[in-house]
Amino acid sequence: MARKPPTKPRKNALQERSRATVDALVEATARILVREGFEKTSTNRIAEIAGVSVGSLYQYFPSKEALVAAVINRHNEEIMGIVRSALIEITDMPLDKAVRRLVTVAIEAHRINPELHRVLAEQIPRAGKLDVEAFNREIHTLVRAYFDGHRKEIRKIDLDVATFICVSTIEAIAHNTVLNQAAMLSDKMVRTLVDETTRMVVGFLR
Amino acid sequence: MARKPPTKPRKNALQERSRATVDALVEATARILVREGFEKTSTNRIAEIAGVSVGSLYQYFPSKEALVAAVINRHNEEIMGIVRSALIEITDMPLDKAVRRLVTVAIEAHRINPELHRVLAEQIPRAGKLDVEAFNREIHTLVRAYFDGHRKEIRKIDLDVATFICVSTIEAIAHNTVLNQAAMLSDKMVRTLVDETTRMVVGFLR
DNA sequence: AGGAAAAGCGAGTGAATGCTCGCATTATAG
DNA sequence: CTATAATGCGAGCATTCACTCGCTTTTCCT
Repeated sequence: MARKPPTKPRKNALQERSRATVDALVEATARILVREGFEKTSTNRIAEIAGVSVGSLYQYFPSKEALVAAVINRHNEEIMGIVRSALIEITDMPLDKAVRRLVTVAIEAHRINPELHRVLAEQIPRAGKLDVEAFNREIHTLVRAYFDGHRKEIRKIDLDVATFICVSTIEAIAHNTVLNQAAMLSDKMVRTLVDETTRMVVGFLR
Repeated sequence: MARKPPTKPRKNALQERSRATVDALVEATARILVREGFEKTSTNRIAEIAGVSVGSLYQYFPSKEALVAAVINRHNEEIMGIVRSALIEITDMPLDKAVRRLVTVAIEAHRINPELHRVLAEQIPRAGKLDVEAFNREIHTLVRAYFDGHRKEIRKIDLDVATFICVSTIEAIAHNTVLNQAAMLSDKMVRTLVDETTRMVVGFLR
């Protein structure tokens, strides 16, 4: 029964220290992406920084893209964790409180790892694109569900259009605030931006 | 007087057909960026598509980045042309009409060459970044100037904050509308989005 | 016409990089 | 203890690609 020659098709199966290897590789990739940019991120360098060999790298990741995709997913999961729990939190809150919370959370999420976020947002070469779409759709669905549950507080308007506009707006303001205005980010400024953005969105919805 | 050996330090001096060569190179770069993505955009391929030799390419552009930067600038200039004239147009218009025009123009601008816009927005590796910042600042300044001239129609609010929020919002909605919703872009939908976005921004300002 | 400069050419070079493959080391099972 | 699998290694291969250089062709000027 020599059915399975020692063929390890590469990539799956993690049992012990190999978990650490995989983690080290993903972490190293993130670090290099931030510190050197996507262009300088080579597999040899990733392996070097992770303290493993290129060979080991290719045992768990079939390509450089797979590695970058892993970093993107990890980052997106962090963000989605925050966003999901926020949306649970606000389920029964009135519109103005809820929107304020969403705006705050959006900024917090962007502040998790701004440098990484910037690189991922600006230099994605191809991979992970589908996953990002999926996350966007999930956010849209969750926000829409909240709106739907609070119809009475909202004027007559197509909920998909309203969701699209609100999500785009909040995301953009959070993004630009954290990434383009890093300097002028006093707490007072942030509070002003949250106040004003909330005002705009709430005013729009009702 | 052998002062000037046939040294042509590369890059400047365009007099006749060379202009056509330069144009062909920029155009070819844009085409390849759109059709193959940044990763596959090599100088040899650019020269091939442009119908010139690599040598000629390097007579006018000192590096691949210079070529990409030229494409970015050309595209940005197209957009800024539209935006600038819109801002002149609206100078004396009332707030609601003016905002509506701005929203419409933003979408129009994104529709000039959506594919190229996407590649430039998503895959910029480094170059052109400074120029993009400059354009953003110019837009901010122009919009702020309009707001300043129409203070009476606007509630008491820091004009920089208001401008930041409005510009971010309009840009994001236009961007997402054209790039992520390309499918569902009936004229009716666009009109709805323009209406609602205008309503939100105007409601916010006064 | 004739000479010089501008424009154009494209095979070739050198460096970077993604990835493989045969082997060494470590862990697990019987 | 020994066999077997899992994990790890890293020199090197193959390829790609930005860019150079010596040369030819075209244009301009007198």
